[in-house]
Amino acid sequence: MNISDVAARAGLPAKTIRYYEDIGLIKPLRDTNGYRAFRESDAHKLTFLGRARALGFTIENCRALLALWEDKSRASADVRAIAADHLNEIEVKIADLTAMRDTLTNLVHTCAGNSRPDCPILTSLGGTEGNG
Amino acid sequence: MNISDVAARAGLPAKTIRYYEDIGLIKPLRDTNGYRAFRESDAHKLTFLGRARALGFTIENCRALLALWEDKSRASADVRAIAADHLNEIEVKIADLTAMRDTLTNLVHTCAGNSRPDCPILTSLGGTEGNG
DNA sequence: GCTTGACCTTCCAGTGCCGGGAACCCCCAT
DNA sequence: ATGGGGGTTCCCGGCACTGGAAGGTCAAGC
Repeated sequence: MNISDVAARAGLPAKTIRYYEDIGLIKPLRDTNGYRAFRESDAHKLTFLGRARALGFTIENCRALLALWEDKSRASADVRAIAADHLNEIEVKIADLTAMRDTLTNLVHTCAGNSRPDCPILTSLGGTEGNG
Repeated sequence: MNISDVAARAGLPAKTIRYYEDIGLIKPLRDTNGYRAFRESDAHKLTFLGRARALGFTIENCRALLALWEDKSRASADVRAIAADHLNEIEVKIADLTAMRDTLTNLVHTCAGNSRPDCPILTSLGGTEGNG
């Protein structure tokens, strides 16, 4: 399999796959012409990586998960720990974004959005006093 | 005012303030010794920037908002448009993260998290078949 | 006057995760 | 021979900083 075939199968850009090889996530063989020669196992790994990335795991977490995936004697607790940590981080991000959203929603609703300069958004950003 | 004073007032690291000067968000004066000499107006701008960044606005949006803030003849509609766009992006991010969270929550709950290798998290990432 | 230490300066490199594009090679069809 | 569509490497850019090195400046203490 050439890179574009495996890219289509894994749903990843070829650039990303080259990058993943660069950082050692996959190690495809090489044809005599220098082209990468992907095995089925490489395609499976890339699919795995694509799904893990889509769930927001960092590359380093993906590396760890991939290693556990390949380790038949893994403990599922190790996998779950990584996922649970990541879940926590996501929840923190959601909380941060939700706070931003609430503030912004208020501001956007209180701003007339017309041709006059009075704007509670700028007033809020500008500090307790007016602006300077 | 030296950089550490204004940093304390705006709640931003000195590094960040130098960076903001680099990219033209602020233009502090210079003392004869080469130190940056911040005016009150610089401190106000930095406070503004800190708050806008805390709401997740990109630097370029901050630049635009700052320009509007300084423009006494602005239309509040322009401010609101920027804020509303940003709000949309935040809502998209929240939706993405929420989907990730829901998937992860399910996976984490269905994984026993013990010393045995069976793991629905890996099964889910690994594709329809087992792994290879 | 000299040292100490906190503060300031500039510049360079790195972060995470690729995307864009140059410059070049390889292979197949015409 | 030529054209087009693969592939390859390499380097830069982008977001918004952050860390660190190497060195100038200032106020205080001895």
